[in-house]
Amino acid sequence: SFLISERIRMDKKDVIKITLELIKEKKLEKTSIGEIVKKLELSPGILYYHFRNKNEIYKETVDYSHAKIIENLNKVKAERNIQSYLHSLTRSLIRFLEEREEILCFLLSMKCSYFFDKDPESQDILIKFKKILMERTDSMKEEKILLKLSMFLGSIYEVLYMTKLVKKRNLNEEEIEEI
Amino acid sequence: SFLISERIRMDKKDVIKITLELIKEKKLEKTSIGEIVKKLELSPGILYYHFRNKNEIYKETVDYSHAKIIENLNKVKAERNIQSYLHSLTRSLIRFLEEREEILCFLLSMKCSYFFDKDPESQDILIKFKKILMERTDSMKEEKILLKLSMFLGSIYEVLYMTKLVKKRNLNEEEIEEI
DNA sequence: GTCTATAGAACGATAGAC
DNA sequence: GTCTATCGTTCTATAGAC
Repeated sequence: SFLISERIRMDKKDVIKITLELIKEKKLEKTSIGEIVKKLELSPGILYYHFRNKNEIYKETVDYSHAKIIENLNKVKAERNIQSYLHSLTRSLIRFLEEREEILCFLLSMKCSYFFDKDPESQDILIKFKKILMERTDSMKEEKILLKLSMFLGSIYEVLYMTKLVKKRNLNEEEIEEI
Repeated sequence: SFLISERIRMDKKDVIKITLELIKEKKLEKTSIGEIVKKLELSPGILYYHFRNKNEIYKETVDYSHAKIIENLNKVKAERNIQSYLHSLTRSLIRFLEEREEILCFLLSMKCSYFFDKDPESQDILIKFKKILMERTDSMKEEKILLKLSMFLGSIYEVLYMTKLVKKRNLNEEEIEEI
């Protein structure tokens, strides 16, 4: 009875973390409810008690990932010089995604599947990035900023995909400078 | 008997084209052998006579897509001025991917699934792009060029993803200029 | 709230007739 | 070379006991 009172209830965070791990190891198509509960040593039933369906698990995992990224970006000390502030933010984002490879893998996977029918308004972390920028530069049109940010994020994802996931190495300082 | 002699054999190209169409409409996870043969009005058996398995279908579709992109890029008239040549290549690539939305969708999907375990040497169209560039600029290190090309392609894919697939519109000339 | 058991569908792939 | 029929597996999701 002691052991039973030890585990109080299922934790949604555990499901999210296992989901991230699984997609890093096995890619999206091979990741299933069955795999998740096997790793968690839980029953399938309990998952459907806490989540409506598989998509809701992914949705919450996306939210978790974005929250973690934003959290990390907010740690970067704001600087007066907009150039060096952007520089710090970029380095921080890259290093974070390299360290949390499972988040990188997951977000890349999501982009190309479940997210094809996403709400155009909820442009994930782009919005937050924009906010940081808008407070400091009002010279550009909003559309233009979004375009530039898209390009910026796209190039970071692509470079990380190439180096971290394909070539399996981190970027060196020189390369970050280049970016 | 006339009708029978009409259809001589199954065409691999048809399979590839249907695969592209399906992934554009239904995203990757929902695309199956069953869906492909249903659309083609063929039997499942015949697919496995011409392809070893499902992955081989995807592989050949990737090759087809890359070939089409390269073919399109080769149409661009080479210019003396490297800047304006790159400009023309970029515009051509963007317009091509916008027009052949199914290729854009498919390549984005592939990137995040089957391609996680791809050969680092076969960096798809990056290689070809590099070749075009290398002939004209020998000032940069090869590594550096690849890094820049990654960023370049990544930003194009991301922008097209945002505008064409999420917002469902084409880029205007002003935006291409910006890129 | 968590379990076991299983329904019900879809999947990849194969065997064998023609 | 193409078909039909189907095997064996795996999947999402649910029902019902505790």
